[in-house]
Amino acid sequence: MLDKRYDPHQVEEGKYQTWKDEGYFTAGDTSKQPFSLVIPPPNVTGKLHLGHVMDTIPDDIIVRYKKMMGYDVLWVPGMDHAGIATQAKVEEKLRKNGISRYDLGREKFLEVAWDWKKEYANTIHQQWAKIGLSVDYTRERFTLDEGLSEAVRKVFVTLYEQGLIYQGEKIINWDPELRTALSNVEVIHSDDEGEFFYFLYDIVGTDEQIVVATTRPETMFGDTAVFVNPNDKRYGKYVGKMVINPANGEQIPLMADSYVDPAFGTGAMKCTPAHDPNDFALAKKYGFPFIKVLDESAKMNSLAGEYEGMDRYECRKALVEKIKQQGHLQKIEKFVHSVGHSERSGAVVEPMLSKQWFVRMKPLAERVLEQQKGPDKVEFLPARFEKVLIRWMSNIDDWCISRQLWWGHRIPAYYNQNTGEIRVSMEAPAGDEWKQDEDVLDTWFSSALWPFATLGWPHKTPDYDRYFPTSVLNTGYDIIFFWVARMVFQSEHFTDKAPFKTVVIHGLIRDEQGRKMSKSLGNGIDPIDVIERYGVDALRYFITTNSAPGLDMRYSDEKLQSASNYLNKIWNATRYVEMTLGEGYVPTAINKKELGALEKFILSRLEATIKKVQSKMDAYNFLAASGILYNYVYDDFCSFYLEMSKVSLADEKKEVMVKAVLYKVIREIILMIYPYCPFIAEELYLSLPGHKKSIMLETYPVYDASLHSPKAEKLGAMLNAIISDVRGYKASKGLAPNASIRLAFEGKYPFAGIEDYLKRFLFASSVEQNAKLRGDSFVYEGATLTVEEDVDVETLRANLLKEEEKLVFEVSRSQKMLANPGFIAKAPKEKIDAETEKLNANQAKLDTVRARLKELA
RNA sequence: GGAUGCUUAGCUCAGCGGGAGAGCAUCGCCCUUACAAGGCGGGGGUCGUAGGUUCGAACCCUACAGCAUCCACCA
Repeated sequence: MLDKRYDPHQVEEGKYQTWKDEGYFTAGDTSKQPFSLVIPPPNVTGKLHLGHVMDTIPDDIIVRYKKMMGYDVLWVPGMDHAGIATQAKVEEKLRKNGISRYDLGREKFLEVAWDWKKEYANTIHQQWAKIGLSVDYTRERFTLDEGLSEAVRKVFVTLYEQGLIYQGEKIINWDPELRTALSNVEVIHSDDEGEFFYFLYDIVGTDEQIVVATTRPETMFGDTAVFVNPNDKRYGKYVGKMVINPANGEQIPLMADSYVDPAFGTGAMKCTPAHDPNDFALAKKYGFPFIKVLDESAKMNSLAGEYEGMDRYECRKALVEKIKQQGHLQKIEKFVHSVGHSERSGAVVEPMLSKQWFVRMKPLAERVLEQQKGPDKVEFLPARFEKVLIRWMSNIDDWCISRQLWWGHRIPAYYNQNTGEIRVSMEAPAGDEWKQDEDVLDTWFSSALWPFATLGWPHKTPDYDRYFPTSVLNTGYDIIFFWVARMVFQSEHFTDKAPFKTVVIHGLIRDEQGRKMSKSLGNGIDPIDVIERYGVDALRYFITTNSAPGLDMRYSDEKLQSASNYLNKIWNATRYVEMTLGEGYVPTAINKKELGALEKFILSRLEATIKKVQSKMDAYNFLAASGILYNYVYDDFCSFYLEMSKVSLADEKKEVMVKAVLYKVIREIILMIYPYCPFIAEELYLSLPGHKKSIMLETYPVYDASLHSPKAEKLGAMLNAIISDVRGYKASKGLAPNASIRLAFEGKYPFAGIEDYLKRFLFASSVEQNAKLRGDSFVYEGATLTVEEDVDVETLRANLLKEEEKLVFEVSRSQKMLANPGFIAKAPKEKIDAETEKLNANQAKLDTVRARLKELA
């Protein structure tokens, strides 16, 4: 017998381990259709947060649902080495002990990093268990394991040979704190307040000056020219002359190019080819040299003269002061402009000329754009997110993939120390003279291969054949560029297939005030704390049923409480059913011929619910699916049928039939809630008679059209309406809910036995047919119910008039619609029929009400 | 500069072409043997504004406003 109260911790205890030990998570039943997905691999940087819960719980729901639907489901788990992120964490840990990575050296540092990985992988495993992920551990992968590494090398070498990977010197984003290059998507732009410095440049051979504005005075040591717009009348006469760079006194040319916007600043712009992408392009056009003035820590180099060794900002300050004293500073303005920050370190990113490895994106992106036009495209849910991918792919720059880090896949390029020759190959060339490139690859380079590399690619393994392409991927909109886009192009290039059929995009979880959860705000929520308070199932339910697909949601204690209450409701409904069934109950099949009106009702509603829930589940719309089930559980089952069954059970003849119905309904409710809340579902399932070893071996309820009857639903709905009306009547009269009343039906009863239900639920002392009672009447289709109460005639008349007014409104509304030629001509037939039926029913009710009013007069 | 989303009950959010919904909060009545973390009943919304399309608009279109997010540029 179940406890009176649902205790999530007691329920969760031990279940996961049992499922795992029984092998329920392991895929491979080849008698079934395959269905596969890969986990968005969490970074081994720390504990899981709510974002990971959002990434994985929808997947888990899909996996558990699809298994019940008869698929052989493979969910591949794994983790990401997360190059920069993990290295930053490890370095931070070392720094606390006063050690830098350079003190340790590459090899020792990697040992520390691997220890770190082991520790956090362990934590993550525990958390996966805690939240109940049904991942196939026999196929777990890590982005740095041998298989993935081989795939990475294969991809690198192949793209190199195809001319799609190249080494080049370009302006890249440099993180001076972590001392590595970054890709464009790893740079976060924010509008920062800065200063705009207006400097006076002497024009050689004249006694005139030109004002040049800049936000980056410290880069002036690398300037090669000043540019103006060729149509700018102010400066036309000076073009071709030399001007004096006030930072170092050197002469640089004043030139004209249409790139310059005359309306911006002073219309004169300094050109720093090695520290600005636009200037770089100009310099290439005019053949200027590229002069670097910053080192890898963003400190000034020797070209800065007296400022050598200074931090870029110190130098800026000192240099501006010097120029000011020399009389070449016109003014300083406050200036808000977008500044790039490193996603990981937060440092202001330095655009810098650097030799790096790049992926040539155009051809790869074009392939994706082409495929998205055809039948083999990746389907996005919600569909609008496809546009995000398309736009990004359409305007893509080459991808800088080399990182000056140690934790990651080392680039398979080898340099001959004697000849300078470069070789890119799967294995190191023979001979001591070959030295491997020191850099590693962007962590997303390996993540991009995740869906196929985890299944064995580049080898043709049975798993790869059976489970690739995967069926669905679930992830947040914030990593469409980082991950989704890159998986798509790598997959299409290397396997000729999209990596997944469908991408389900979810929003982000925010705090209760709607702010992004972040470390700096300290508003992050630890899922483990939530589980402590409400249980895993409540967390799972909350996270998947509280926002529309693709939209952000707020964390809410209130909603978790509500989820927990819902589970308690199901728990207690099950408890009631089990108490009713009694010890040793043996489930019996439903005998359709013996069903009573209410049983037909609740079963019909059940079938309707199964059908709707399934269609929403198939569309991965968990909010909608859960809402439909929720309404069924509360309104149809708990509030209505369950209560009614207490009356039915008083009749011995009905006992077998009612028990069979209660059993079927509660069992199927449990099966439907199971993908969301597997722990409580397993507990309840196992407490039911006639269960298998685990709910994980069950199949999903199957829609049975023979039990789906709109007519049966109508009768139940009428009884429901009667109860609600009479209860409302009592409340409006100030009567206690249990005040005794008498009821009379005009005409025949809507269904046999309705008296017993009415007596019980409305505290009716008698229910009679065609008895003359004085009191309010309620009119239903085919039946009129009169409630006798001690009310005066005036109140009675007032109530009837109110009812009449309501019905007149309803009737005239229907009449107007039906009299509207446009409606008749253009509305679908079902709408017209429904409206006609409504009109007739209301008209009949109205007639009855008027007849009663006449009697009273 | 470009794009996207949001604006619905006091709060948090669903609904997105045929009569305004949920949770929480609020008010009233109930400890009725599944559940008081409960039950029953009630109050509360001209669905951001203005136009348009349609027989019919919270829902489609167009403008506008506010909020949020993304991309690009920023000397």
